[in-house]
Amino acid sequence: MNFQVRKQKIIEQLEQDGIIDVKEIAPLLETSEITVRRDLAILAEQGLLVRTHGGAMKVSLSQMPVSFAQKSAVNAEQKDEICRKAAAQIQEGDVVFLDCGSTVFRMCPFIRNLNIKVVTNSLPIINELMGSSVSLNFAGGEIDSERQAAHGKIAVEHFQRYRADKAFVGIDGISLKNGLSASSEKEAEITMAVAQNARETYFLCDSSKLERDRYFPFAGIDFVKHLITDSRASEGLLGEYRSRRVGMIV
Amino acid sequence: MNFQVRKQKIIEQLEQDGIIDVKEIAPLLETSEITVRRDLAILAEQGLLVRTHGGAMKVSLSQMPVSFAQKSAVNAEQKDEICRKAAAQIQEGDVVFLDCGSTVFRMCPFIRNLNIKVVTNSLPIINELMGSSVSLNFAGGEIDSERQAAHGKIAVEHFQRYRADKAFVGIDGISLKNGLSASSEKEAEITMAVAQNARETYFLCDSSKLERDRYFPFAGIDFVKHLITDSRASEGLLGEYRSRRVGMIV
DNA sequence: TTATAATTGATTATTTTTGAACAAATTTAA
DNA sequence: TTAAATTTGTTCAAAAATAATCAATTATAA
Repeated sequence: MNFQVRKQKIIEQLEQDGIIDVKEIAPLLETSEITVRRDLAILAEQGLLVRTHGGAMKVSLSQMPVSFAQKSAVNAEQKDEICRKAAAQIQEGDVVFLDCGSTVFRMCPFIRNLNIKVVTNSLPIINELMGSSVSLNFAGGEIDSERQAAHGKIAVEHFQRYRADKAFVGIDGISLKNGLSASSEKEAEITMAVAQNARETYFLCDSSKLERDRYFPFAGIDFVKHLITDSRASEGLLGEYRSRRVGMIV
Repeated sequence: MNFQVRKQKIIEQLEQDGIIDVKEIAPLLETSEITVRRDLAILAEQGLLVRTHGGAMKVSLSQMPVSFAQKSAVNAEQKDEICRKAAAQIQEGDVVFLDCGSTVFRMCPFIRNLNIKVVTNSLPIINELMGSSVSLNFAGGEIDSERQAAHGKIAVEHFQRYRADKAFVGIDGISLKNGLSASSEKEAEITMAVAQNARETYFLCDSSKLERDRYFPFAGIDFVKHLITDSRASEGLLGEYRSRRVGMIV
């Protein structure tokens, strides 16, 4: 039995049971355990399954409960650097919009002792700032359980009812050519509502996302007045952005 | 059974019951208690649960301020009895308003597998039902950190935008003479908004609160069409309520 | 055919996971 | 409050799984 056939059978079994065991499947494939392991390593590399100690499991099962906390831990150091700078822009008494991105979420520890008013559509932010000195206002509407945030018409209208001194928005992609882009229309919708009803909008974006486009472009680069990024961004790039009148805070 | 599978089962159980016990779950996972503890430690590290002495609990439960958790535990048995009956009134496909009381909160386990739409101003309810089969809609507005809920004009207007099949409202006090009464105006305001925009409103009230008045009366007894209470309520009292055309569900 | 490359299996060393024992800490009961 | 019981952290050893290395087999191409 060659690799292709074994691959077939492994995937098949995985679809059926969700998990497989090296010891169990080796005789079924008429091969040794070490070969099975090698097969699994290859399939894991291709993203077709997730290795476990002693076997493998379906991708969907392994990723099921990815907590917000974990997502927010990706590139944690850069994000903290950005968030410290973002928080420094806020003054006591400000009314602040915060969007629902994982970067913005990390601003919480830096602002929880300020006497400000926060309007947000992010449940993790509300939970995090509950009981702090920040006065909270949640933008209601349909809840997206994946992003743990409200979205849609109602949420947009909620932001439009208020005027904020400052808004802080995480962005998925930005480039000189195509401006701002998002991974979903819903995100873009909220971003625009937030930005248009704040006196100053600060876009947060770690350096890895500079000059990267997402599938849904929704605003030109001229729309961006303040961009906060981390110190890993190249000097040349920063200069180019500045020449387009983007205020860079690095 | 390897770690990945155990992790699955632990999270599953946690979603279902809210808490788990090391002693109870160890045999279910076909492993020793020490291994379960190690698993829990890892999952706690990842923020997927919160460790307790002897087991673990859902993050959402632990984040509740003491006041709410304690309140929700007072008269727990009666409240569960009431909530089971309340949940039995709900049908698949219903749009349901839930208010922010600690009694109503306890309905969550009984409805999390229903295909319904829930509109609420309670953060604990949102956190509890997140990821369930219930479609969620949060009534936004100013957040009251003590009650962990939105209140005020915006929240009221939010409820007014929708029409629900059923509303479930906890009440602090009710009496034949003075009707419904609340401990605060804000609560009464939300209660009225919810009740007036639902086809049927069910008032939840454990028997200890019958014939007890609070400082702010806000609606006559005629306003109450359905009252759900526990079996400790005296027969005579129930009869009196029924004679005032209050539909009693005991 | 012969040389080369790819695949497989066996062996051994290393890593990971698990369970047991016991002291320390925490909770519960008196 | 103190004493008893429970739970936990820590250390160590056993077991299981894996990676690494090398030899054997099979397939491929000149």
